[in-house]
Amino acid sequence: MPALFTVSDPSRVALEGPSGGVVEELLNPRPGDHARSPRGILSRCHSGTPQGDLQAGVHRPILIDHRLMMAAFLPLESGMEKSMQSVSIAEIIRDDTPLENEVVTVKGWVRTRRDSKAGLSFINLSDGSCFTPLQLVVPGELSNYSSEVLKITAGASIIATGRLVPSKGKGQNLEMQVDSIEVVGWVDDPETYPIQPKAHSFEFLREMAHLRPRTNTFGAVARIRHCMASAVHRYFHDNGFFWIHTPIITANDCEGAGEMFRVTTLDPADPPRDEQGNVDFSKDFFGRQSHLTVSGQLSVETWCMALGKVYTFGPTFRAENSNTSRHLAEFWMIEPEIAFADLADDAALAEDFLKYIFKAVLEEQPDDMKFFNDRIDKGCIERLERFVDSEFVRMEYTEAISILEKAVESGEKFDFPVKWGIDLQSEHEKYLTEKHVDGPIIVVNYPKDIKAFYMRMNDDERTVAAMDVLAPGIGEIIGGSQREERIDVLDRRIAEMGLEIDDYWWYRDLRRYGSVPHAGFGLGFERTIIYATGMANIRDVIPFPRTPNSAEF
RNA sequence: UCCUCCGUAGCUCAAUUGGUAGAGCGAGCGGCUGUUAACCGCUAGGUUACUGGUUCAAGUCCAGUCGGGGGAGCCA
Repeated sequence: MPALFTVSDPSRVALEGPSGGVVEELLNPRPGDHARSPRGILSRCHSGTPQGDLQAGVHRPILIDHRLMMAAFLPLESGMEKSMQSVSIAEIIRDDTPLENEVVTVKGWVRTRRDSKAGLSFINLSDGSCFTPLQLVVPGELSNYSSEVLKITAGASIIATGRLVPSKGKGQNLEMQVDSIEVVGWVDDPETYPIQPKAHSFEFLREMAHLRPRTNTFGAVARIRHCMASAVHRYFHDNGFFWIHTPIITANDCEGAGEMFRVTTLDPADPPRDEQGNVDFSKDFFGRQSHLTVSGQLSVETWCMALGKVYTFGPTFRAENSNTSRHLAEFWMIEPEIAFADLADDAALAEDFLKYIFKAVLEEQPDDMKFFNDRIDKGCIERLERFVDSEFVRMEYTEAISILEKAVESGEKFDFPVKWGIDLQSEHEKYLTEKHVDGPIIVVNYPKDIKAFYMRMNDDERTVAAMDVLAPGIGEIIGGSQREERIDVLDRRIAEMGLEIDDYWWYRDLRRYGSVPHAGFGLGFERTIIYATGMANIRDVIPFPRTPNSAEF
């Protein structure tokens, strides 16, 4: 049964003009008007501008504050009386909720139960819709009070109906005075239920990956992750990009970017052999060796050369034996690619994009961010706010090296020696972004010998048009480049790197037929979540982490 | 892959020089209470990761295996 959306507060909806500024005219939807989506209401209520313009993107409805959107549109379940509606706790606990004194039904999992011998019990209930649990006040007069309510333990699933009233206690504004409560699923053997109402180590919870979503931290991470993923798509969509679903299975190792996972249907115990005794992959499913993708970049470049502005956002796989808090064997990567663009355009996109998604997190998930700020990483909100407000410093690689060399002369100690031609180490990146600038930096034009073959050769023939975005507290957050669009230069680079030119025939074709300058970058989604939340380990910002020796769930 | 630290109750951790296995939380029972990291009392709960060795005696020392954390490299 599809939900209906009803206008509750029409004053909070505004129009954005084509240049991004807010247009003066406000929409004027009628309170009580309803449709199957907020956009439907906006379209219907839009009277000042022709409908065609709205659809053409000349004007598009936006909401000045995403939280206010939730306040402006009240979803109702079709065919149900408001007094009996099933609602999410997020709707109940938000400011100026219209649900006060209404009778509603909530469904969720018990966090804690506390009994009062005054003849009532308190149950903290979470349904996952928001950080804050709802307090249920369960009177002892309920028929199943002693037979069931007093036996409810952490983790049990329940459905409760009652009136939402101002709380007599501290810690919450509204609570539910329960009229009826139904236990849907009991906790079998409460003593061994792993998620107790106490602090657990993240290491322990990783071994309980199927139950850790029920904790404060992992619920908050999941909502932040969703918020950021939505913001990624919204940013690109609003800026005219198309999402390209590049393949997971790939038959070329074009980038040579480390170890790949093999995809095969051959029998590992008895594979077909050729005359030399080697495994004969022509008999394999795809008639050749195939692997899981390590990057969608080369594939997405082909679509960039037709659609102009494109991006990928999907899973990526690396079979490297990396055991660190920043590496996963399966992670999600975001890779935009823009045509008729150079490195400066690429850098500008990276800066605008990062600021947008971090701003979205701050505005849309304030309760979850407050939790991270209070309990996980003190100061992470201020760090994000400063990031969003900062101007990214642009710096040449050559300049970065001379800054580091001067730092060494002034007594700064690095484990790795600094000299032109090296790749910047973590310690070097930290010095630049934390001590020298104290803010985000985009380092550009790296030596060609430490970068990939597809990056565009600069006129000095020593450097390529590569860039890294460095941020305080995390180091490299984005790596990108302008791509080599000149077929002769590209061929030379492929040869220099000892790569097999025939493997790149379709990639080279892009340079033979209507080649244009283009650029793009790659962003590890989980690393971005780490930066926003202050979570220390990347295994705790993805639902089911895959690392060497670990794929239990 | 390298360096380093760790593995004791359902969870978080103690256990002196090698000398009887402990606490808090959680769970069960009881008391108290519009409670919210509740509080008070009692009870249950252990092959100290595994295998072998040294010793009168091993959670503790030694060797190996497995698992995990942190750092490095690779990278996103």
